[in-house]
Amino acid sequence: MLKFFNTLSRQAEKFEPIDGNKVRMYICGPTVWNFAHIGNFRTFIFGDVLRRFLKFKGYDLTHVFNLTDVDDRIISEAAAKNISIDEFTAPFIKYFWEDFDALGNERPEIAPRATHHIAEMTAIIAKLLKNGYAYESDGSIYYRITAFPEYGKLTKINFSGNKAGGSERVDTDKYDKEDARDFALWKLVSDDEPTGWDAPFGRGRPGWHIECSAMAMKYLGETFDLHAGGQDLQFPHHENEIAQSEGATGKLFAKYWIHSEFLKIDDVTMSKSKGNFFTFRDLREQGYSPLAIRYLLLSVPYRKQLNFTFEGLQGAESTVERLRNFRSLVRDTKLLEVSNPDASDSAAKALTNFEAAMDDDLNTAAALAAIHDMVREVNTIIASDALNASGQSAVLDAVAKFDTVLGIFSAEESEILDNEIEELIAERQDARHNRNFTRSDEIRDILAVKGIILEDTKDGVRWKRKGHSVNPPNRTHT
RNA sequence: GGCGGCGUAGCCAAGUGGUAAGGCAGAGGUCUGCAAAACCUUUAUUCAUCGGUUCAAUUCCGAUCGCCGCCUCCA
Repeated sequence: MLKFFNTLSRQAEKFEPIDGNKVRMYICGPTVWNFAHIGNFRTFIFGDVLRRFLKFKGYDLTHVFNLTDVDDRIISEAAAKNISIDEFTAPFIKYFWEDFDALGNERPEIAPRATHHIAEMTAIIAKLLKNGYAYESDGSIYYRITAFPEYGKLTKINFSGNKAGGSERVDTDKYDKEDARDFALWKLVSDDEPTGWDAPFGRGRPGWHIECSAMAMKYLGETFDLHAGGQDLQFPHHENEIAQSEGATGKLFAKYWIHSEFLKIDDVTMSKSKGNFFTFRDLREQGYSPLAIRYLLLSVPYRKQLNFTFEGLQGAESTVERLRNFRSLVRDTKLLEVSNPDASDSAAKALTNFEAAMDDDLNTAAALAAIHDMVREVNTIIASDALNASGQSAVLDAVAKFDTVLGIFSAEESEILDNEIEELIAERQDARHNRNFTRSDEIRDILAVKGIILEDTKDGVRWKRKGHSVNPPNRTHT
């Protein structure tokens, strides 16, 4: 039975989709103006594991993942370069999907862009103006928080008494708002400014929050099952999405809210000023593999802050390599008729424990432990030379199932070697038979340079392609 | 200042009112021409500190210390 910790109720709840087997899910994606840092990617990897597990459980999933392209920085930089927003963001969107794919994420069904949904946003704003949830001030449109008594229900922020936030930091003179907490739905833009959209209530551009309300409801309906995102978006973004959407429709917006925590880097906050700000590309340049990064980021359950260290990342490299070796060992090992103990039992137990762990609010740490238990048990069986055919297929099947959810075993390797390499391997075997170990070691070195690692086993020689990070990583952090 | 979260071995960490999962690193051993891979053994009398409740607490309560996030613009 799948349970999630629902931010709305602050407790673990049984997951029951609104409409039978259909699950409609919205996840807030990146702002496409720069490279996302690994803290963001933790959220996206978590979202990917969430979507894959829902599919694993047999749900029919529709997953919307937005790319935010309405942003002051994007608008001003595009204007400065005298190009359109689409032209400015195109390379960043391309880079983002490259990184997203490289980290082993499945693309969501729908990845809408804010700037392509202005009409949907203005329609909601018009509704809110009509029913009293919004007002105009100095040409801009603001949300009237006092009209929505449930405001704060997601974050449980109590706005009574003291002003929100550090009261001295709220500059009430800056905007002509009825209440300091009211937020912009539509910002007036003067005619001489380059970027603006025409709307019934004047030329302007949307506030931040309205895009997610508009796109979520367009693609998923006025009420949908699951809304996820990073903890940093919980307030004010998600709180405001609820206010806008439920103010406009009078209906529940999302049934379950799930928030993932960010990273700490060596126990401190990641920031450029501390010099510990990492993008995925930074880590790639230092020689770390996408698979290890993915493993590390999902090895700690999403609701817990993960302490990112390079020692941990190096450990993830080793772990991922062990998993990779395991699968090829299971595949290549000689089979016997009888196996005792039976690897099928290990596989079955691991599948049960894996699913139970994931059902329990996506406890990926416990799910990985279930996999590692199986790996160790089956390795032991193989070491005693007793894997049978049914055990082999049960284990390989279990590995495939785990990986439909987690994506931590590497992609299948090409089984094809070119002739030159085949000949070198054959020559080395001859040399070894003749006890010409100088030559055999020389050939092993030659192949290593070509990225082929040889392992001599009692059943003959095995080869594999070099792991992704055999180059010693350059540890120059902080 | 307000609200929320966290503090478990060298590192990353799971977990529970009944006596500490898993991974990495380390040590010893097996196997191997040497490697590699793999296996076996081993590494927390203890879960930040101090009190309290309890037959029993790492797990509940309180206090203290430390760390992180949000509470302002932008998204």
